[in-house]
Amino acid sequence: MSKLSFAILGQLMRGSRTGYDLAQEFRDGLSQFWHAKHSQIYPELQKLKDLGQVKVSEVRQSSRPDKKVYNITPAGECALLEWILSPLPDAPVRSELHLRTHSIHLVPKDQAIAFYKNELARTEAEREGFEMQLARLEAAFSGIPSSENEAFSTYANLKFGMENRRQVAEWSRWLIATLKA
Amino acid sequence: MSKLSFAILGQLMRGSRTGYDLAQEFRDGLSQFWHAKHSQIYPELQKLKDLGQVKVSEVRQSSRPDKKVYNITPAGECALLEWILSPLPDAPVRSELHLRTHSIHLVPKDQAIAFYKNELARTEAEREGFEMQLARLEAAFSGIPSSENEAFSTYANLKFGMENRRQVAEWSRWLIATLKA
DNA sequence: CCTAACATGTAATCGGTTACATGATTCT
DNA sequence: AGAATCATGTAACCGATTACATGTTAGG
Repeated sequence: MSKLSFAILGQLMRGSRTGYDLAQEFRDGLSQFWHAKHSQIYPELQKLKDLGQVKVSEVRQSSRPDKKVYNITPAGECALLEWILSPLPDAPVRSELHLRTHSIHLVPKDQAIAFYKNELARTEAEREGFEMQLARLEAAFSGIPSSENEAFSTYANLKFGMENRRQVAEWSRWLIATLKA
Repeated sequence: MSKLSFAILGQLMRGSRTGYDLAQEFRDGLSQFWHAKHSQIYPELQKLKDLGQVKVSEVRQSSRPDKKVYNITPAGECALLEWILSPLPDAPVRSELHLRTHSIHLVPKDQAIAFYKNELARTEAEREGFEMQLARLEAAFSGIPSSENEAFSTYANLKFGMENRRQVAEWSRWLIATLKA
């Protein structure tokens, strides 16, 4: 079973969803750590259904087109729980930013500075986004959600995102300053 | 042209290399930010040759099997320089660690703690590796290499790697402490 | 009427991994 | 003789993206 399968099961553990719902979530919130398009999600849901990890119910709608609502099965739940803490394979890293940085000595300094200033602005914007989401979660739960709550998992990842953007921003600032010197 | 092409051109800007040399580098040092196996590298070198971005010379050896040595051409150099500062597309992120963290509220606390302690140890080991490489570079150049030197690019990426592992480690420690509480 | 959002699929292609395949040379 | 390293390739498969394809409902 692929990582996408577990990504979907993880979402279905939080409640019923259609393929369309999942596609939206993978485009927005989840995009911090996982990505998928509808063209990958629909076939994957079929596979999960064939494996008995999810079940589907067709829902007639009058105000919207009909839809297929997916739910996780006990078997799916079991597979998900087993996967979460299983040994984590070390994934190959691929960062285009650092691939470019690896050749940064070849380009004119002023242009390099402009490039990283642009990246810095992007990173700061992302960090602010995470900070706002974190603040909203903290407000809703009057602090850190308890670790049995699904909001805790969300909180932990948002916190990571925020700290990570801070680190990237600091490195960018160091690089800009060093190129200027 | 693919990112791998530019990754290869970037290495060839640092000197002549065989496909075998490149495969070693992508497995070891470059693995911090890019990855490739020989099965991908050999065909890619063919493509680059057909595009006139690299040239090849066959070298007869007596103490080793014969080999094909690749060099970047002026056209390849031009393509590389143009790519380095071109607009950076935002790449889809996929982190299995954070995909799992997204469902961490589902598993027993003590097992989760053990899992992240293990990750923490990995991360610390990686950070120490980067720190040692950084220290060696600093010693060799009596400080930070100048920004026109290829060692500067290497230095910048090593510094990023070190700071990044520090950030990941700090987050892991926070997560472990919070799960314990 | 037209556009946007809802909703679900398939096909072609691409980048990357795993496995298959071969052979030279050195060192133990 | 056998293992390790050097050296170069191909083929099958898989995960993911882009493009193709279709149809509904709501709202301006």
